[in-house]
Amino acid sequence: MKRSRPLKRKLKRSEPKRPEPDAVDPRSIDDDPVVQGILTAISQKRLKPGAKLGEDKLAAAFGTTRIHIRQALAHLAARKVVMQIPNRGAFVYRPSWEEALDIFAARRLIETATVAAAIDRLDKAGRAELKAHMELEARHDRNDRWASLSLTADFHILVAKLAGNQVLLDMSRELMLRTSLAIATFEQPGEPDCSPDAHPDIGALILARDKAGAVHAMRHHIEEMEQRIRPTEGEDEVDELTAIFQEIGARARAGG
Amino acid sequence: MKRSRPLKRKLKRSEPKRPEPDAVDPRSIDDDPVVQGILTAISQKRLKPGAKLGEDKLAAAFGTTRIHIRQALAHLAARKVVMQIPNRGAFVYRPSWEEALDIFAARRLIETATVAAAIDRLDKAGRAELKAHMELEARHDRNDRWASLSLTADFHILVAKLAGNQVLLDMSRELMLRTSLAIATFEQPGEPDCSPDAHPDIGALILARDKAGAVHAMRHHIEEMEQRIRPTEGEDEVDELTAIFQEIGARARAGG
DNA sequence: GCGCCAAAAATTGGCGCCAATTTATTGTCT
DNA sequence: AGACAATAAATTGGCGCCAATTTTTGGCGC
Repeated sequence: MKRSRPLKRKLKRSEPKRPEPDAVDPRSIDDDPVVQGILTAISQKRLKPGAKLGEDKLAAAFGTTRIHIRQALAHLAARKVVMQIPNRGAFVYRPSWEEALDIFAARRLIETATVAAAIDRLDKAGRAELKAHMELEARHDRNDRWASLSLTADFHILVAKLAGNQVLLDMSRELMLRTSLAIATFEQPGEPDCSPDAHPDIGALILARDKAGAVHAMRHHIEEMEQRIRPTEGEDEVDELTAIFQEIGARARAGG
Repeated sequence: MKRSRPLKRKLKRSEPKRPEPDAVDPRSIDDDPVVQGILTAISQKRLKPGAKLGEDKLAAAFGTTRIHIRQALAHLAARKVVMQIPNRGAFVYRPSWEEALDIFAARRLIETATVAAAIDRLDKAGRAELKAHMELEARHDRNDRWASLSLTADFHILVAKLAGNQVLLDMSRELMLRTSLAIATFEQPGEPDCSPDAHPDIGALILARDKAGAVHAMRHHIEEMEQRIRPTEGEDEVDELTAIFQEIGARARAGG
């Protein structure tokens, strides 16, 4: 095909063979309005696990086309936020009970280590940011459920940010989202997401550089969250029955 | 067709309003041949960071259509394995230097905690699995570079599996893939991926239930890997050329 | 009335085509 | 000769259409 020019020093005109992906347009599909919309709707619990995400509906709702929606859904399916079933469509992901437990266990493992790392590298700017958030959380409007949810998630995000690791931060974001799916799936109705003073306590311990204390408080906080979910007791008999029957029906129809 | 049993409980006929996504076809796009193919090609370092992934080429290579490829690429882009740039196409993800460091730091943090958890819940079956893998690794063919790569990755995967947390396991898989991208991007040529006896050492410490020792060995092992990369000093020319040739090779292999 | 079978409506899956943009090649000027 | 500019080729992006499957609706027999 082409020539492989002996290298002189610089790369001349026949060089643009390599596209240099780093150097350009870092814009990804992450900030797609559809993806962001579904994500915030889920984290605000306005979309419940198992909810159908029809392509036409979404296209109409976001004022875009079906192709765009499908890309967004594929993206979200890769992040385990939605579940795609062939010929059935996309649904808000509903973790199994075991998966929910695993999510909490993973958070326990990761966030305890994260908070320790955050204390290690805590600097003036981090202190200020943490204080600012704690103050914000202290006097937020507890009646605004959606704002509350955002704030409580933001605290954990902030701790992950203080650890100074973008990869870890992204993983924590992911886990937080899946946590909210787990809670939405298995929570007892009517309880708040977090005990009100857990975050101030942890924040104070971080500011005091009390590593052992902060780690312990974080673990306790996550365990407390975990205590709030139950494996669909009581009324899920019906739920399980419907699932079983529907599965039998689907199998019979499909397998013939 | 054999039909379903008579169900007497609830569930009248106008009830199936809710589709129950849990109960059906857990088959996801994860085991799509295109996704798996690109993934293994990357983990075997046959696809190098920055390589162009043209839709037509891939469609021809996998014997499928462009639409299918686009879904697979969207999936991989969400997992940060490929990078999609509008109107330019998809490329094998090339982490920045900072991101590479973050990946190693995240692995240090997560895998040390993982190995501790693995020791805590180590049982007979886990022991056997670990021993089997160590034996396999002990007498593998070191000339088969691809098999070697698979084996070394499998050790870390196995440790994550022993921890008994599917979510953590998936995250570790993800991190391992991104590690191989980081190494492929910034490695010095000609060095092996792992020091040969790191894995046996760690395995022995796990079997001995020496938690502190295993954690330390794991941290050291990851730090050793991290030491092997350098921030593209000076030899950009060479790097560019290799990239060019690799891309030409990939093109030849894919399109013919 | 209840549950099963058949037809209809709605939804997803997939392909081809064409426009928009980028990339490679060629020509021209300094 | 080297660099810039215009043209040509290749690639991605997007829309419409139609087939395949599923979900709903209606009808029949017990």
